[in-house]
Amino acid sequence: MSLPHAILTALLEKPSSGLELTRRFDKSIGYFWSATHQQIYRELGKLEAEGLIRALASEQPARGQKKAYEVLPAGRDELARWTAASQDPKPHRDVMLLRLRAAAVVGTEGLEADLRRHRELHERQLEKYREIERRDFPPGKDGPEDRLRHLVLRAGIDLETFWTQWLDHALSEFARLPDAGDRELPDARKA
Amino acid sequence: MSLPHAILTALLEKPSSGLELTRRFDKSIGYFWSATHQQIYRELGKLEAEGLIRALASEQPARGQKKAYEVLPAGRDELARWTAASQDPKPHRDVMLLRLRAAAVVGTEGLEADLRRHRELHERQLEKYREIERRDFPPGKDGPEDRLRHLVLRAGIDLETFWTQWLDHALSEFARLPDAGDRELPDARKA
DNA sequence: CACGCTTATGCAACTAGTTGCATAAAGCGG
DNA sequence: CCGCTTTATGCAACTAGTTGCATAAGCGTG
Repeated sequence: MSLPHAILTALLEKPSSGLELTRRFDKSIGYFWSATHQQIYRELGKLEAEGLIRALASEQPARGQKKAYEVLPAGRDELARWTAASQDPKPHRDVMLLRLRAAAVVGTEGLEADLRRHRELHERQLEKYREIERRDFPPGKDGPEDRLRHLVLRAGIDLETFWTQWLDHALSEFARLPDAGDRELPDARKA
Repeated sequence: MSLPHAILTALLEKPSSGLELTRRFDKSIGYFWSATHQQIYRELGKLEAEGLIRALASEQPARGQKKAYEVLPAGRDELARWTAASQDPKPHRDVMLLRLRAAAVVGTEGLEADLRRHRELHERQLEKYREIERRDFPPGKDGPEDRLRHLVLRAGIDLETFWTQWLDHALSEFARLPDAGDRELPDARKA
């Protein structure tokens, strides 16, 4: 039950239409929560029906017309309640780690190239986050809200740094495996 | 489409029944993939119907009776194909980061205690992984398969270390916020 | 002014994961 | 040998997220 709260947070930071929210989820919000435009429109409808947000009167609600939303007091209360409530961390799932574990049984063929590709993707993401950091948190911008938002961005930056380094480590291990790239491991049956 | 491949990998490492698989997912497999027993039984049924695994003949298939499965050659081929195929990294979602971002708008009340609790949970998980490392990868156990599995475990260990440290950092930032714990931020409306 | 492109909203169907509960056999204690 | 707990398998219903496509307005251009 986190998407509605992600949307409430985004709308409190700045009232927006569905498409604007989608773009913000693709950019800065994306480093801790992702959502497609379908999810967002559906959830906006629910939140409006529950009386937590409302469409800004200024724009008429016709198809192809922007419809911006703002958060109502009930929405702010709900967000505060949710933020304060204790929650257990969700177990994470990582496909690449799963593939490496599988490779220990069925062989590493084809994996190294994708490790390299992922390393580049993480590095590119890291550069994007650093750009956001330069733009949004210049020295001196350190009020309480800035500190909290910066903390969250730092998590994104540090995580991308982590994965970049871990993938470097993984690739160096690959280099040390017996003729890596086109072999199978001892227990792999030949076709 | 990763759960079936997680199960194939686990069954190749050791043929197991549904409940045994569930326990293995709760323990060591859990650091890169999690699943409930419902998911596992459902998926075992599908994999058997597709001819990728089969029930070991030794045990009769009655309710309350163990039913162990082994991977068929077609299952191994499918796993090798999947492992080698390029896949994009999935955007991650982190509820705690979302709550921190929300706290920048609605106030930090109640959050610090949960940050502390999460820190302890991550530290406990870290100790479990270190225990697995001591048990499963003693010095000298470093064949190609061991190296790959160890690499994956290291990712689990390093990630828990990362979060423990990040939460320490977050808590130290909290300590520096103006009378943290029961205040609201400037733009929060009072009820 | 008809055509194609972009912006913007949305429905429907699907896949994946979660929650709650049911069923049944085996082991054990009195 | 009766009831209790543990082990083991499974169904049904639900929530969350994804994919594919439809609709319609605005805008530019030949």
